[in-house]
Amino acid sequence: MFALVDCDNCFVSCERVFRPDLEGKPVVVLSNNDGCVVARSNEAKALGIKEGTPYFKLADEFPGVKIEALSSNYTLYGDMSARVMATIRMHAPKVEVYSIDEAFCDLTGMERTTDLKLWGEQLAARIRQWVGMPVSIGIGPTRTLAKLASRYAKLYRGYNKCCVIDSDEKRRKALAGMDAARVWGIGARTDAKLRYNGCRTALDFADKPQGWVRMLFPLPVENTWRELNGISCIKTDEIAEKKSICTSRSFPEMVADRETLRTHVSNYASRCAAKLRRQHSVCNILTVFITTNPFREDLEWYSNAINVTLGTASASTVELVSAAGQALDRIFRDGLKYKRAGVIVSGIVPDNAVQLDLFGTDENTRRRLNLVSKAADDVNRRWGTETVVLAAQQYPSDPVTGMSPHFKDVILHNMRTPCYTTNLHDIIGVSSD
DNA sequence: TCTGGGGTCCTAGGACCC
DNA sequence: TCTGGGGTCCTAGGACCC
Repeated sequence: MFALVDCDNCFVSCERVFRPDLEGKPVVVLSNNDGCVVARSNEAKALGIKEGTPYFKLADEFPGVKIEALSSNYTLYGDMSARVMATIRMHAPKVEVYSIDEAFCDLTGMERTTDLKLWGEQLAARIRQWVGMPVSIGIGPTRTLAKLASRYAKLYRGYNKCCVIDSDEKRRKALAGMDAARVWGIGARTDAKLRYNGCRTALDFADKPQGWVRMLFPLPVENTWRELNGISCIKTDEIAEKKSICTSRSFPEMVADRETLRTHVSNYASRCAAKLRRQHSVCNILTVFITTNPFREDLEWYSNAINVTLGTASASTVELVSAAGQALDRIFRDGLKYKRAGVIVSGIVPDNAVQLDLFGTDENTRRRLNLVSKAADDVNRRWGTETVVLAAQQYPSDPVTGMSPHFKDVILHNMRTPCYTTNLHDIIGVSSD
């Protein structure tokens, strides 16, 4: 048996722990630059606010409705997530963190000795009490069925935060009451094809013969079919090293100037290098992409990307920033207004298995570059991210303040709450009056 | 005016080999 | 007139997830 522990409206719930005044109100959390709705409270969902709605459209679509909007605070969400996961680990033998707000538990062997329904209810209550996070738990013989069960736990209070599918009768009942589109692994395309073939509910799909599924759909869909029929075959790998790493941003204002764009791209490359080092990896390939605003039909649209192959695999900030700058020059076009840029690193291998190149960076230089990266990582760990950066990452100084802003300062987040749990200056004050 | 960011896996088709 | 048979590797794009 597997359990899925899923935080309820995760980002909104994180905020509400420190802002109890937001309980019972429609609350949304926005993406970077306060662009789109990425999380909604139940009240916001009930109003009909869709995920992905541009924030600026909310006022038009819901005139006169008071909607609490917050900028995203990923430092807070990451820390709250870590607390939830730590609590789960204390109560389950094998935990696979699947995303910032979900974890699977492999309960193999527990079903004989434990009342799983009670176990789930107690775990949910404990996470709520210790962390303040409401969670819903689904339990079933496959991960897909556990996920489906967690939806029922969210949907109906009667389950007391935990729904268990542990018999064929319960399985069929759960599948019959769920649209196929809601099933993990069934997206819009597959759902359209299923409907065309007469399958509306998850049960319609699960009851089709396996040969039919195999003939019409790719392998992942067939695996989902197996899982719905109680045959576990989808794994989630925990703590696997990433095979590609991307850092990208949209800009609050469009960027026409090559040097500003270069500074942005330098920062993204630097972030990718730091992420690589954190997982003890190096990359062979670096990709830079830039795009203009796809929503502006009055302006010329341009989007391009280019790969650079590194002579020797690297996670050096100096080397990656340099490669990114050269790549940018090959795709940059003058006279356009850019809206978004990013850096992707791939061809990732462990940093202790680097294939050297006869004509690449020599051993001595590599050693020195690694020392520079390590020194910067040490300083930044102690004094805060990006305390030390390359000159290429600095934006021109502000003529009034003389300050040189970098990376973290160029994204809009006008409604951001404090970092209550990770910054001593932001710690919450309590008055005894 | 204003529209996010980060991943994975599979598959078909091209280019190449004998 | 008539155009084989069997492989591998790589990549772009699709589909999906959060």
